Amino acid sequence: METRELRYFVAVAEELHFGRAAQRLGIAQPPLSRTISQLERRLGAVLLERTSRTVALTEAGSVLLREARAALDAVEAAERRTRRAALAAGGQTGVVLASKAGASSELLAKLLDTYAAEPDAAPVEVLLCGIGEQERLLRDGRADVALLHLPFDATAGLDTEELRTERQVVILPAGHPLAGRPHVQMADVSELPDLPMPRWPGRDGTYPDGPGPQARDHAQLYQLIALGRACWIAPESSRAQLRDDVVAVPVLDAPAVTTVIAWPPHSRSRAVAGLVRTATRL
Amino acid sequence: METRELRYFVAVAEELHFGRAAQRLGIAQPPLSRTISQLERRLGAVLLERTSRTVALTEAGSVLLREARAALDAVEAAERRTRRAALAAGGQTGVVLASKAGASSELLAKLLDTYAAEPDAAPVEVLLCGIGEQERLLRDGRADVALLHLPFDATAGLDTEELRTERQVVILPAGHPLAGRPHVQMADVSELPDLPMPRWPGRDGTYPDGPGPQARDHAQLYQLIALGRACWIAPESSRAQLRDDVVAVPVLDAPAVTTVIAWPPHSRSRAVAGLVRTATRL
DNA sequence: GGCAGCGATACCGCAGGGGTATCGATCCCG
DNA sequence: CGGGATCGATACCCCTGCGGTATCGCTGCC
Repeated sequence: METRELRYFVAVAEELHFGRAAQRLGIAQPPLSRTISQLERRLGAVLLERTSRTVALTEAGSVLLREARAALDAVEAAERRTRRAALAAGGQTGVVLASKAGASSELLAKLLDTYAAEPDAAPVEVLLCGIGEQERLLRDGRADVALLHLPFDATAGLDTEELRTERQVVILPAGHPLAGRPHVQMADVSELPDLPMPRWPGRDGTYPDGPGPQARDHAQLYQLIALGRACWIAPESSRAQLRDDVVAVPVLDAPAVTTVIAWPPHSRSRAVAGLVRTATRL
Repeated sequence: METRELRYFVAVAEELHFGRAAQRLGIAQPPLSRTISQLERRLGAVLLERTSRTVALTEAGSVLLREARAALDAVEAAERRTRRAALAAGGQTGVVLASKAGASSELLAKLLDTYAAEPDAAPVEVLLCGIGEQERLLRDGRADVALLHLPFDATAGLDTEELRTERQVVILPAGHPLAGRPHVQMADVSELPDLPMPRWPGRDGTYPDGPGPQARDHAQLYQLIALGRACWIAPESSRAQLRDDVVAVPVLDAPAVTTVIAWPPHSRSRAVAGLVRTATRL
C-alpha cells in the first residue's frame, strides 16, 4: 500500500462523501473513486458500503481507518524527524517539549531551569497545546517529549516516567457556599446544577453536547467560574495560578492526578534522555 | 513521502550498496539512484554519503532508517489487520498469540486452556517464534498479543501486564561439580571457562563473535549442555522440560525474569482484551 | 596504465494517475 | 408521479513519472 492510497482512504472515511473528500484532497472525484476501488480489490476487502446517496464504513473499513491514521502519523514523523536531524547537521539538536497549556506550570518551569543548568543541555522549545493533543504531537514527530496527566491522557504506545502524584481540588467562585469548606466530596460537586462543568472542544473543534457553558481556554474557564457559571476540577498545583475571585477546595475522593513525562518509544535522542533524567530527579 | 520511497531507502541503507539494494528490490540500479536523490532533494537532507567506492549513512540517514522501518511496519500492520478484519466478516475473529519457543510453556498452556473455557472465547492461533521477534510481530500485525520476558525483551511502544516473576537457574550437565550444589552465584557460573554460554543467531541470521558454541534452538542447546560443552541461564519454570542428563541449580543473584503479556497499544479487539484478562487472573 | 566495480546521467517506452464528460441510481419536492 | 438535483461509477483521454537499457565518470587495485 502506498501512503497516497491511505491518505485518500482516510479522507473518504472521515468525510463519508467522495465529493467532499476529493475537494479536500485537491483532486477530482473520479480518480478518488477509482483509487478506493483498487485499494479494496487489492486488500480483498470491502471498506465502504455505498449507495448513490450514502457512504458508510464497514468493519474492515473502520479497522483500516484506525490503522491508516497511525501509519500516516508514523510516515509524517519519519519525514519531520529526518528534516530536523538534517538541520541539526551533526551538532546538538534542540528538543520540542509539549505540555497542556496551563497545567503543571511550576513543575515545567523547574524542569526547564534545572535541565538548562546541566552541562550538556540542548535548547528546549516548549509547545503548549490543547487537552489530549500531546499524544498526537509525539506520534507525528512534532514533539519529542511531553508532560501528560493520568488518568486523563492516554499513554498507550509511549514510554513514560512518573513525576508526581497530586490530589485534586474543585475551583469555585469566591462567594460560593462550598467555598468556605475545608474539603468536599465528589458528590457535593456533582450535585451543583447551577455550576456545571464547562464543555471543551474536541479535536475536530466541535463541542460535545450537554449542560455547561463552552470554554476554549483557561482564561475563559476561570472567567466562567468567577461569574458563577461553572466549576472545575483541577490538580492541586493549579492553585498557584488562581485569580483572587475563585477558590480551590480539596476534593477528597477525586482520582489523584499523576504527571508523567512521555516520549515516543524508539527515541534515541540524548537530549530527550537528559530531559527525562532531570525530570525524574526533580 | 510514499512507502515506495521508504522501502527503497531502507534497502539501500541496509545494504549500503545501490546495486545489491536494487537487486533485492527487483529493479534496476538507475531508478533506485534517482529515487534516493529525489527523496534527498524533497527532504532537503543528505541521507547517504557516497563516493564511487563506498556508501555511508549520514546522521539524518540513520534517523530516517529507524523511522522508516517503524513507518513501514505500521503500513504493513494496517494492511494485514484490515485483511483479517475482512475475513472475520463481522463475526468473532481469531487471535494470533506470539511466544518464544520453549519459554513459559506451562504458563502458556494454562492460559490457552483457561481462556478456551471462557464463554466468549475466540480461537487462538499460537505463533512460536525466535528470541526477540515478538515485538516485530506485534508491530507489523502478524500477531495480536505476545508473551514477553523482562528484562530480555523490549516492551517499548507496547501495552503490557505483568503475569509472573521467577528466579533463574543455571542449567548444567548432570555430572558437573556444581550440579550437586543447592544454589550458586553468578560469579560461580561466569568462572567456568569450560562451560561458556552458547551464541544465538541474531535477527539477520549471523552469530555474534565470542567463545561458546553456536546454537539455533533449544534441542541443540540442551544437547550442548548434556555434552558438557555449554551451560545456560534460564527461568526456573523451564525446569519442567529438562532432560534427565542436565541439571538446574538456582542462581541466587541472577536477575529475576518477569513474564508479561503485551499487545499493540491501539488494539481494540475484544478477544485480545479477554486473553489479557484471563492471563492476569491465572 | 589498464581494468573492474560502482554510482550518476541520458534517453526511451509505457503503465497508471489525474482530468472531463457522462451515465445510472436515488431522493426530494411540487 | 414526474422532473430535477445529488452523488458515485464509468468511459475516455492526456501526460506525468517510474522503470528499463546504454553509457559515462570516478576510484581503487593489480
